[in-house]
Amino acid sequence: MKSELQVFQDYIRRRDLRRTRERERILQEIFEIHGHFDVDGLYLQLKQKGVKVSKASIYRALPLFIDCGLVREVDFNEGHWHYEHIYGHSHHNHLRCLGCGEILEFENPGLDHLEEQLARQYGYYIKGHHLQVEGYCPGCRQAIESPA
Amino acid sequence: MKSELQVFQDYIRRRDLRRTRERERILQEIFEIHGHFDVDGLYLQLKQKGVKVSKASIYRALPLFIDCGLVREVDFNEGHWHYEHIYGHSHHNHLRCLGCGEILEFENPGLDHLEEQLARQYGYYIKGHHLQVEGYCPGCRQAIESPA
DNA sequence: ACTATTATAGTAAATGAATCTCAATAAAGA
DNA sequence: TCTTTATTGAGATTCATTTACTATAATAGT
Repeated sequence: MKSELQVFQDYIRRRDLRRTRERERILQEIFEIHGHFDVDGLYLQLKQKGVKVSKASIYRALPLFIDCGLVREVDFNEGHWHYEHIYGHSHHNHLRCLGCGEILEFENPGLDHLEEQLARQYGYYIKGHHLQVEGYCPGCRQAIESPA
Repeated sequence: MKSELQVFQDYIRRRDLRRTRERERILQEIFEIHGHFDVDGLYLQLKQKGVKVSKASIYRALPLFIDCGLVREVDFNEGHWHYEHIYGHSHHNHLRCLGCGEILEFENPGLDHLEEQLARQYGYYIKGHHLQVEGYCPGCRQAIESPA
C-alpha cells in the first residue's frame, strides 16, 4: 500500500500544486496522532516539537488532505471542527457521550447498502456519509438518572 | 397529540423557566417554516412580519427547543448551523448534493436496530443520531464527470 | 392587585474559528 | 541559474455565536 505521503504527493502532482516542507510536516504529524484532533491541538503539538508552521497553513492544508482522502472532518459539536486521518483505516462511525465527551468507534457495513440504494433511487453519485450516534455512557447515564 | 406549544410550556414549567411572548413567537414561526432554516433566515422572516425579536433571543431559545425535542440541529457545512422542527415528524436523514446543495430526505428504519445494538453493546443510553449522506445529484454529477 | 424576586429581553461589545491580504520566500521548470 | 508563480507567515478581517449589562416583565407570595 502506498504511504500517506505518497498519496499526497501524487495528489499534489495531479493538481499541479507544489510540494512544501510545511504541508508534508503537517501531514506527518497528523498521522502520528492517535485518534481525533483539532486545528488548535495540532498547532500546539507542532509548536511543542519546535516545528514552525502557522495556523493559516494548517487551515490551508486540511482541505487538501480531505480532498485526497487522507483525512476527514468529524463534528463533535464543540464549536469547531475535529478531524481524523482515515487512510488505511476501515470506515467507522462514532458513538459520542453527551456527558463526558467520550468517543467510541463502531463499524456498520449496513450503510454501504444504504448508499447503493440511495444511488439507485435518486441517481446520485454517493461520496460518503457521516453517522454519529449520541447518548450517555454508563457513568454519565447514572449521574443523570440519579442526580446527587 | 400535544401541540408543540404545549410541549414547550410543559418543558418551561419543568425547568422553572418563564413563559415569554418572544420564545413562543419564535417557536410558532419555526413551525410555520416548511423545511430547514438558519438563524438569519428566521430572524429576517420575523422582521418582515413586523415581529420584534432580537437575534440574541433566537440564539438563546434554540437550545431550549432542541432540549425538549421540538427542533434539531442539522449541519450543512456552510459555516453556520441549520435547524429543522422535528416534533410530529418521523425521523429522517439527509442526502445532500455537494454541487448544488440540494437536500433530499429519506428514512432508514435500520438505524433503530443499530441504536439498540449499541445500547446493549456499550451500555449507553442512546439519545439519537445524525446521518448525512453526501454525493452529487444527477445534474451536478454530469457537470463534474464531463467538465465544459 | 401590589410587591418582591429574578429570569429574560434587547443592545452592543466580545469572542473565537476560519478566511483573507500582502509582502517575502521558495518550489519547479526552462 | 533564472523566471514564474504557488505558498508561507503574520496580522487584519469576517462572521456566527456568546456574553455583559441594564431595563423589563413574568411569577410567587402577600
